[in-house]
Amino acid sequence: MRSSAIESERAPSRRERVRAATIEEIKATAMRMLREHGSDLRFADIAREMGMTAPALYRYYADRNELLSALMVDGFTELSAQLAAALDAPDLDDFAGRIRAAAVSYREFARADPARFSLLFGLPNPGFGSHGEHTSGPAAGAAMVALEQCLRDVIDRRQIVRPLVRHVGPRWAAESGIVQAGAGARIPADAYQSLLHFLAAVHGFACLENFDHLNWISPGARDDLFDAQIELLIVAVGARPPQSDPG
Amino acid sequence: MRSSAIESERAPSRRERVRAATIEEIKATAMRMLREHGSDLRFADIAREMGMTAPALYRYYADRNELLSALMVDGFTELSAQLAAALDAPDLDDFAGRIRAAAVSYREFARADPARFSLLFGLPNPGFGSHGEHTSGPAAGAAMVALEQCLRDVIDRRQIVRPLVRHVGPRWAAESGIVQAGAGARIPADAYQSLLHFLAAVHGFACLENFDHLNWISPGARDDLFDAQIELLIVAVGARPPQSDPG
DNA sequence: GTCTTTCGTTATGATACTTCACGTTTGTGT
DNA sequence: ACACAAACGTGAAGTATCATAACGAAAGAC
Repeated sequence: MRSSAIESERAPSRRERVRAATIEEIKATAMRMLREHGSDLRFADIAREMGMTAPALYRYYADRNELLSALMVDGFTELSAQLAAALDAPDLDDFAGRIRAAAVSYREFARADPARFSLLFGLPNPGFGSHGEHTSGPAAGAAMVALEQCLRDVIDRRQIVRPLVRHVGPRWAAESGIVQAGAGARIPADAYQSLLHFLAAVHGFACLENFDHLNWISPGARDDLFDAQIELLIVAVGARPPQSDPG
Repeated sequence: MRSSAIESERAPSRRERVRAATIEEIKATAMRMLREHGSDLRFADIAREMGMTAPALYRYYADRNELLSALMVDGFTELSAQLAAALDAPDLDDFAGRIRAAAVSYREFARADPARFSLLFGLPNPGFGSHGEHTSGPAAGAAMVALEQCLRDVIDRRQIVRPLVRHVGPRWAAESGIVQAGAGARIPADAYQSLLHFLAAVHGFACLENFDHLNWISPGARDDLFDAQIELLIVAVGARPPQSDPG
């Protein structure tokens, strides 16, 4: 029973190891090609780069889209890990600092690898309908889990987390509990809502910047703009009272 | 001289008219195909739909990307027009109302035609570098012009427009005037900045929703969430003081 | 030491973009 | 009205890529 029925934790045989390594190499090569040649990923290119021929790749991925899916899963995983790391600040009481770190981390994730960000949040690819479980689950799910974790920490520490605007609609109020049930979190509907505002705002900025819709603003000014937006979001989320900004 | 050197405003000859009509039909058909068959736009499909063959389209567009560019230009134009219309509210003194209308309009633009929104703000297409004048200029430019118009109206009317957070970085402060010079607007740097926060937040929500990253939230709850975000942005932009939301 | 599975290659088919050469239609000038 | 020129559309052809199929080679299992 220890080794047959459940295959989750068997000793990785040699074949499995080399296959896994090949898969990793394929993904790494594919990501590199994406970075270099834009979103038109050619199977032949990947294969040639690896010293193989194109049909060989079909032993590992049934489809071009399947490879892209795998890359997306990896990307979302890394994004959520990076977010979680940013939120897991040395000083857990510094809610504002953690929020700031998360925002910066999200933006940096996009800037460090625009191709990957485009892969995750742009139009996936021809023949890759924007609907389906590929895009959504890992994305919002992982990010939300990390953010929820942060907020729950704050609540546990009895820090005041009172969102600036507590306009909670009835349908959201009803859904908030349901949505959270999966993650095991229990957060006031208004606070949870403000986290999504945070996510939307940061994501929006990252998208605009990544997809080159802010190129009319110099990089330095963009940085300032983003900093200011973070400050606004810190206030909006309730990590700092509005008066703290003198006027 | 009347008909040779400058061709901008000649009487549209018959040929030109029928050609323009054909171009319009091509674009309309292409958009329909985009809506129906996702982002994999086939030239042959468009042609067959129009009772032609594929090579004929090359008389009108040198390239598949050129057609997509044209569709993008149209889309951005329509988006900016829609935004401007929303901001041009019956009651010009109702700044909060105009902001709300703009936000709703932006989201509705996305929801009314997800394919078009994806075309504009997703990765355009393979071989369509995310840099270049295609994406940026019309997009941010047009949206910003409309929003600036709104803010300038408000300022002219001596309405208080004091953004909630006035954390203005030096580089943004320096650039704000430069950027605005083109549009002929003259708006305080912090107010202008808050407009971009508004744009980023609304755009972020629209993107998340359009690209299916919020499908774990029911449509009704999403509406509530968006409403709440609008209220937050109204406060952030300074169209309403924070206290107005009781707590 | 054979036997099976996995892996990679060459060859092949299918599809779509794009160009080319040619005939046809349409508008123009005389 | 008639010849001419430009624009337009079609079928054939070239190229590139995805994807499959059939075959041979290598590696591990018993």
